[in-house]
Amino acid sequence: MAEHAPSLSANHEEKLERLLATAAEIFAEKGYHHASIRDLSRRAGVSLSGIYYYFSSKQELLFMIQDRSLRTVLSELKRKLAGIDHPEEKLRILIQNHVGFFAQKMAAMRVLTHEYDALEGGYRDKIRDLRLEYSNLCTEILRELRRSTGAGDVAPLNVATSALFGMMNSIHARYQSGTVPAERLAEHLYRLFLGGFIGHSPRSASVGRRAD
Amino acid sequence: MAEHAPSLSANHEEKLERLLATAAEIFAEKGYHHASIRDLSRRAGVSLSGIYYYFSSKQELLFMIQDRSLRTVLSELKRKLAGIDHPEEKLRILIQNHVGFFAQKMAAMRVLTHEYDALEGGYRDKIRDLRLEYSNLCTEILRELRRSTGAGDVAPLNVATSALFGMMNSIHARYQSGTVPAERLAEHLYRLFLGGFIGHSPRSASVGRRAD
DNA sequence: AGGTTGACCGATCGAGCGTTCGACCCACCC
DNA sequence: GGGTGGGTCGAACGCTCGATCGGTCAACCT
Repeated sequence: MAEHAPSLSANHEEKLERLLATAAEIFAEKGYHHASIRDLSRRAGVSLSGIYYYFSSKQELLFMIQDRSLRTVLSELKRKLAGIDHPEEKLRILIQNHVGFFAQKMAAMRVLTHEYDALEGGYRDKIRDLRLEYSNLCTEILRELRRSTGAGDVAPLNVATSALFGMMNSIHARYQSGTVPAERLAEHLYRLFLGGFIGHSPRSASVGRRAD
Repeated sequence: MAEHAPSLSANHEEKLERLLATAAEIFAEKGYHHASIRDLSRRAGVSLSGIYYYFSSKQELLFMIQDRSLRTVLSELKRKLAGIDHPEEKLRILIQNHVGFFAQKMAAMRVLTHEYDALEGGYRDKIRDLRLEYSNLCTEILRELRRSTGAGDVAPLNVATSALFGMMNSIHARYQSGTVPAERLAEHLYRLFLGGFIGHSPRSASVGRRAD
């Protein structure tokens, strides 16, 4: 009232957000193609055509879920990385951030990792670019890490990056039934990956070399 | 002709196999729910109703693809593991076997890893059991490995198993465009995982409790 | 009061889906 | 020749889906 107009706009945005969250749940449960707008309509208590007031198509709905999740993960990560120098710490932050979002927004993250192929045309291109940016950021951290530790290349950087994301994303199955807190899980994955990436002479036992 | 009857039966089995392979391609490309029997009918050059002479339903088609792939991977793995004593060698064989199948039967393996959720009822149960057997076999190897190297637990065994499968399955994206031969890729993943799993104990304080 | 607009709905359309059914073809056996 | 059964097909059924369209109704503006 006092302000320009955002009171109505805020309601709109709020409901849109609620619809997105509900849609993410349904997509996560049944998969994009198997889920119907009618499912969303029922669970959200909105008429079928009412959905189309907020989204122009089912594709756009899927896109917005993935776009928002990915942007949030990325911007949060960049914020946390600001001012950090040690590559090891950067890697730890990346893993904590990623795993943390899985624990916090499981449905949306599951849609993000499972339904990329369901995107079409321009929507797919935009998400592809964001994923690439995320992936490149990770690869750069690994490059720094390898340089600073003077480790040989156990694996090419792109393979290592791909493996790391594979590890992190595999936890959705593990997490659902597990009561392991996210920070602990992230710490496990951090050690698991870091140890392998830095590498150590396979045959010689080399115990207790460095302390961080 | 000279033999009993298997000439007809062999033709049958042959065509069934061809249909399975073609269906795997389509499922891998478009996803199970998005792919239609009509797609398969067109690409295989068989009439729509002709498909139903070989398969009783779309679900059974999906099940047979996953069942055959998983059984082949598992039995090949067991065969290769026979007579091997060193846990490190066992792990290497497991990874080589898994990655090798991805390179060899990419479409079917992609369906196996991507379309588990698309299975329903009894079909899902059967595949779940096979996956569990595979996963348990892996966990046992990791348990031996940890015992024989005297390494502390960097991560609980179930987390490590899950991470390993996540790593291995993530390569389908990497492999499609890559020209890296499968054995090389497997070797990279082997080193990457082994180094982290054995760990080089930064401070050895053994964070986690024992995993059962 | 009259007009405009944002928010929402019921009814419906056209398309595509998995599956079924009855009919054909043809190689084989009596 | 007549029958039998494996293999194949065209046409159709019943259903669900994403999307559209005209209408309603309260809130606001003038």
